[in-house]
Amino acid sequence: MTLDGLPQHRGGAEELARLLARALLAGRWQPGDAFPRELDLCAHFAVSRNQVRNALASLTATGLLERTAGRGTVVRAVSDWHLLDPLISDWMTGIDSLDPKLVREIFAFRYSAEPVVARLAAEAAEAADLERLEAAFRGMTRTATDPAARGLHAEYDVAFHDAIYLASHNLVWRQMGHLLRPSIIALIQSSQAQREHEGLDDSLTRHGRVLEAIRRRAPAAAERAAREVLLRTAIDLGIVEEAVAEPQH
Amino acid sequence: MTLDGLPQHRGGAEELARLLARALLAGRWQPGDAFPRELDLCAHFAVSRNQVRNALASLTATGLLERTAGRGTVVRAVSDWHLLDPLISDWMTGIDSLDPKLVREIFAFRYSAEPVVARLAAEAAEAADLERLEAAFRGMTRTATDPAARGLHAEYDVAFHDAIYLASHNLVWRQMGHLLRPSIIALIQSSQAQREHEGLDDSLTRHGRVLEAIRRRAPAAAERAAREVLLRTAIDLGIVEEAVAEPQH
DNA sequence: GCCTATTAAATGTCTGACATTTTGGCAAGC
DNA sequence: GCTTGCCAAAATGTCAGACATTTAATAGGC
Repeated sequence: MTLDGLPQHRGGAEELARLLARALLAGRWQPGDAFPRELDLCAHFAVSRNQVRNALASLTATGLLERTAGRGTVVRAVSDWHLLDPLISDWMTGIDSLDPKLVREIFAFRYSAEPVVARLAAEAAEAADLERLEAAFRGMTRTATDPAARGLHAEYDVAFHDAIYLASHNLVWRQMGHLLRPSIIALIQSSQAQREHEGLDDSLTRHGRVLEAIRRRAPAAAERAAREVLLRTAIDLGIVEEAVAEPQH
Repeated sequence: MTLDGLPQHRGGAEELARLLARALLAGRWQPGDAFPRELDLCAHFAVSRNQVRNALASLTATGLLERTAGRGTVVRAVSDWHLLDPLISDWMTGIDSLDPKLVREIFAFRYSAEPVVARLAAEAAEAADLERLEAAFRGMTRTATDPAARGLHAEYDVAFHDAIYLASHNLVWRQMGHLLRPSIIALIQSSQAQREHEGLDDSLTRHGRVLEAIRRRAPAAAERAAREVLLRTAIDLGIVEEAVAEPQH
């Protein structure tokens, strides 16, 4: 696999890393494939070997590549990627051709985790957390009807869910807010046309119920409401069956 | 804060990174403190500037340090550490003076997450997963009574819980097995003397119930059993109150 | 007193040479 | 024919030194 067709870049090892990472995430190389050698990358992008090595170091640290002296650089399997690394999340956002299997895996995780986080949030939320949640919800409401503000609406959506993780007041859960952005963006892009009419209103009221439950400090209700928010998408992705009627957990 | 008292090292940027990271994780510097300059590190450890820069790059990538040209290197707040990065978990294992607050946070996460993971495992486990679980459980049983094999017992304990995450068959959950090792080791070290007599037998039967529930493909039972395994420690750490009698979730 | 150059100090970058590891081929020897 | 050993090629890893860039403090001019 060659380097043809990759976009230009304007300097900086970070941008080079981002560029290569997005090509990897988009599936341009298969696991086990050999990755181009350092000197070829230097030549192709007209950068110093330092830049290339720094960029490759990032890709190695996130589990995308494996390098061994003498042999070369090979692409690692998806199961080895550090999906929880903020760098990976950053690189993933906005990739149009993200592997649907990957989106499904990440959403399956969210569907299992976020209800629990909402429960914790209802137990631990303080004034500042409620303020964040309400601000994000107001933003979602304001941008719900305007089809031109879809990108902004997605940002508020991300902010809302991130606020839930923040409100859990747990160091580990808080870091998973990073995982949300690519997931939410991808889902919105893929399901934007499906139910343009009924979807948004419905989604908004469900989000509102989560906020309400957290404000009331009602853990069980928050857990249920959070599951309701994700349920529709979970059904669409085949993560749960349609018939599930809240099986008393 | 100087570098006095840090152990020697035998070469390799990885080991230097590990050394510095463990000093950071042990609280040798406070958040906001200035970290030694590159050239000082070179002089102190008698290594090239390349080695130092590579080591510092790792610490920066994991959120332990923040570097800016011209100003220098400063230590970041604990809330900025990438606790989910495998490197961090690796560095954390075996630190004697790990911040108790950090242990508590990580265990609180486990207490909220692991029951859900056990549920998923009961739904998705296959033959290989059961084999892993049973092998780890056999190892725990075999090393339970021998006080000399405490280290080995801890390894089997880690393997058992990791097997649960693996059995969930979710890419994201699977990566959190890394988080277990330091958590389990630290807990065993701190609670080894507390209930030497009654603890091990009890813990063993509870682990057995998780295994049994997953084998029976009983999600609700698996979730309950996993919570039971962690409950005793959760009470000790003050994460839940003693009175909790399985409040129907 | 405030603004502006200058300087010092730190991290960032480039370059070329060299070291190390891995792989494969080739040839001698049993 | 098969193994063994050695050498060469190719890749990543390391080093050393000079230079660039950014930041903050400082001295000077008005």
